Amino acid sequence: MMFHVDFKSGKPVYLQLVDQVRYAAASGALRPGDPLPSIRPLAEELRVNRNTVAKAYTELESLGVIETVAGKGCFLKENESPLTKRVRHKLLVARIDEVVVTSHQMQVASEVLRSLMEERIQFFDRKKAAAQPDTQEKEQIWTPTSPLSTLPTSTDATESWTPLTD
Amino acid sequence: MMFHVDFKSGKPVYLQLVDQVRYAAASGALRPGDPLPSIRPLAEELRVNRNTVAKAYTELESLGVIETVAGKGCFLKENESPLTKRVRHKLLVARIDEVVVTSHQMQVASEVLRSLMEERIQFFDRKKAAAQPDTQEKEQIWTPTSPLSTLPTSTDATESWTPLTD
DNA sequence: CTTACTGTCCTACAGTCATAGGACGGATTG
DNA sequence: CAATCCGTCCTATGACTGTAGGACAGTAAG
Repeated sequence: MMFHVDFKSGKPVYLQLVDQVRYAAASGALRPGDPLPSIRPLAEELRVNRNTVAKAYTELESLGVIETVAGKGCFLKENESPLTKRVRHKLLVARIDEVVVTSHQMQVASEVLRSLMEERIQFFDRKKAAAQPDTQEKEQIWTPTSPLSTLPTSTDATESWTPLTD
Repeated sequence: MMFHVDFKSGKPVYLQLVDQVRYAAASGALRPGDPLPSIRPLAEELRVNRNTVAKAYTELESLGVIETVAGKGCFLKENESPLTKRVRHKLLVARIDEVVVTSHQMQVASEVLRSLMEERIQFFDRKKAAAQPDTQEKEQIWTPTSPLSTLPTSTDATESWTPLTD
C-alpha cells in the first residue's frame, strides 16, 4: 500500500496524493518510467471517488511530474523542466523567501536555518542516491501530509525553548 | 503608500496584506512597536472592505506577528514565538522540504540551491541589520515575489507531523 | 468481434471562502 | 457630555472548490 490519505487532516485528498508523488519522485522512491497505480483501483483502495485521484494525476501532469497516456496509464516522467534556468531560480527564490521569513518570524537563528536546510538537502540526496540501484521495490512512500488535528502537546509547550538564540 | 494589492493576482487580498506585513517584519521595515495603518483608512486607500483588512490583521494576530488593542490600533509585536523550539523546527523543516522537493523537481542542483538559500538568508539579515538604526524611515514595503505562494496561516500553525524514518 | 482494462469529459451538489455592509463597544479629545 | 477616532461582531452573498456519479473514448488481449 503505497498511498494513503488522512480525511481528518483538512487537506484536500487530491493534494495529499500530489504531494506524495512529488516527494516520492524527489526522494527516488519513484523513478522515471515507473507506472503509477491505475486511477480506479487506487480510488477504491483509498475509498475515494476516481475523479479525486484523477484530479491529482491531472495536477501532476500539469506540473510536469507525470505523463498520462489514455488507455494505458500514468508514468513518472523523465525530469525535463520546460522552464529556463532563470525562471526556475526565480520560482525557487520565492519559496526560499517564504522559509526565511517564517524563520525570522519564529525567531530561528540564521545559523540554525542553515543547518536545518543542509540536513534536508542531504536527506533527499542520500535517499535518491540509495534508490539509484534498481534493486528493491515497495518502499513505503513517505507522507508529507501533516495532520492538523495534532496540536502541540503540553509537554511541547513547557519544553525549554529559547526566545532568541538557539 | 506602504501597502498595495493586486486584484488580478488571484490571491486573496487579505493574504496579500498578511504577506506584506510578515515580509516587512522579517526585513526590518516594520519594527516592534510600530503602528500599523488603521483599518478603515487603509481599506479606503486600497478600495477594499474594512473587513478584508480586519481579516488580515486578525490573521496576523493569530500568527503572533501583531498585537491589536480595540479602540487604539494595531502594533507590531515584540517577537516572542509561543512555540517550542522543537515545534518551530518541525514547522520549518516541513517548509524546507517543500523547497528541496521543488528544487529536485526543477532539476536544480543541490549546490545551486545552497547558494540561493545563502543569498536570501543574507539578504534578509542585511536588511534587518540596516533597519536597526532609528534613522531609517518609511521604506517602501517590499512585495513578496511569489504570486501564488502559500504561506503558513493560523490554520496550520499548530500542525505537527510524524517523524521521518530514514 | 467482446471483454476488461485504461484515462477523460460533463454535470451536480454541498461546503467553504473571500468579500461586503450594518451595528456595536472601547478609547481619546475637547 | 458629544464627536470621532479605533477594532469587533453578525449576517449575507456570490464565487470557488472538493468530491462524486454517469457516460464516453482509447488500448490490449482473448
